[in-house]
Amino acid sequence: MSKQKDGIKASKTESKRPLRADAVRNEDALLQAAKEVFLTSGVNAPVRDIAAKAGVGIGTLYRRFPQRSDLVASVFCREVDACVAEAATLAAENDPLQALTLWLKRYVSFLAAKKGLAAALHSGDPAFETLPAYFRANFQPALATLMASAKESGEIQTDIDPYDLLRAIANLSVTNNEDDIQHTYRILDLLIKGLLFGGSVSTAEV
Amino acid sequence: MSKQKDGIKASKTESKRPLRADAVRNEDALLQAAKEVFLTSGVNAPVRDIAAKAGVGIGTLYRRFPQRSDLVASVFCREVDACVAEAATLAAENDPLQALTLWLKRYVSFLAAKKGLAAALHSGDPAFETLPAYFRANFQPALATLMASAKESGEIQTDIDPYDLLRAIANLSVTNNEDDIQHTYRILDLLIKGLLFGGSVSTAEV
DNA sequence: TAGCATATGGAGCGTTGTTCCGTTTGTCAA
DNA sequence: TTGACAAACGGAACAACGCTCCATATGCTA
Repeated sequence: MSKQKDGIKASKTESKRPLRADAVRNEDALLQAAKEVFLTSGVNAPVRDIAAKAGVGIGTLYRRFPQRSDLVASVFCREVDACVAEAATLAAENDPLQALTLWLKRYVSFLAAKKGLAAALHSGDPAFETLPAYFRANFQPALATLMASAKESGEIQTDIDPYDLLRAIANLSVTNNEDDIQHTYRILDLLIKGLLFGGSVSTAEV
Repeated sequence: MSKQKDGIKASKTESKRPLRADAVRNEDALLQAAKEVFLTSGVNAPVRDIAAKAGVGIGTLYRRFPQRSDLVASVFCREVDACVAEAATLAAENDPLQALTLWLKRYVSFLAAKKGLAAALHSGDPAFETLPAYFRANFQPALATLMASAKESGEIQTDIDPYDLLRAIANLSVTNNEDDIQHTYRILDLLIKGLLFGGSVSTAEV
């Protein structure tokens, strides 16, 4: 019940000393291992499993991530970053509408991999409180850019808020069945066709 | 990783022998204690705390609720029942529109008390899988009855599905701030006014 | 009242998140 | 290259958890 940790996440301006080489290597290995373990065993997988898979001791894990939830949050942010980064890649290699379409599917698969995590997000753990903001702050501009390009090139015509679209798709993706991702893809196609002519999207969920 | 339990929940037709008096007393004490502990310490409170508050041993708790989640599920169902039962009470003591209004507020306060539980519901634990169905099966008829009465008496005029209304209000209630229940009440008033003239409700959530 | 199935309670087991500290290792000045 | 020290490591150990087990106690029926 004692929780007076600083929690400051090393802002970029801060620079006491550079991390040692083995430290960055291990941090990377931990994040990679955690991502895989979470995927196979769920977010509640024991930290020991993650440390073992990363080939480091538990002490090392806790040095970098003082609490279990910090590790979960870091993995989440990392995957958000990866998904967002792909928007630029896709935009560079495809025409606007195709880039938008491909990225939305990428976004759906991102959501699909976050099944167990969604429950943890609402668990009240303070380590997760900033994640929704991080989610929005990164995804909204990414989608906004893709949509703007497609609109400029005249391929789509809509005034829908990118964030509304992100939320709508997120709601679509909360299907209990695991392989219903194909169903989500089909609905997504409908949404994209909808974008071609403008309009709005409304959703409901319990 | 071993989970081959029967899980059959003693259907009403089954009647080997009546429970012993102390058994029913303890079961009731456990459910009451669990409800209170969950409210103050969250759904993740240790079972030992609950057993202590109920004044029984842990063995007794586990005899009635073989798994922690069974206790959580039972508390949930019990509170659903209580809320549903109140619909009939309110209908008997008030005119239809007032009964409907009062019950919807009661429903909001029910939702407000389920904050931590919402996260557990999506945790994938099989003990929780039947709860959404239980939720709907009990709440929908209750609200449908109240709405039908108010419609017959000409006080409201709408063709909205009771379940849609339940879901919409549930979405409204997922506010992070704890005392935002007043805000929810205000929106609820709007919804009720909306019922007076018919229409539909659409919601969105991340 | 006797007898027995039913119910009880809590020590104890295995697993978890987390701490602690003796040991190892990367880095940098000399 | 080497010495020295802060940084990083690893894992035994601790506390708290969910859950099991069984000797004991107790409510019911005959």
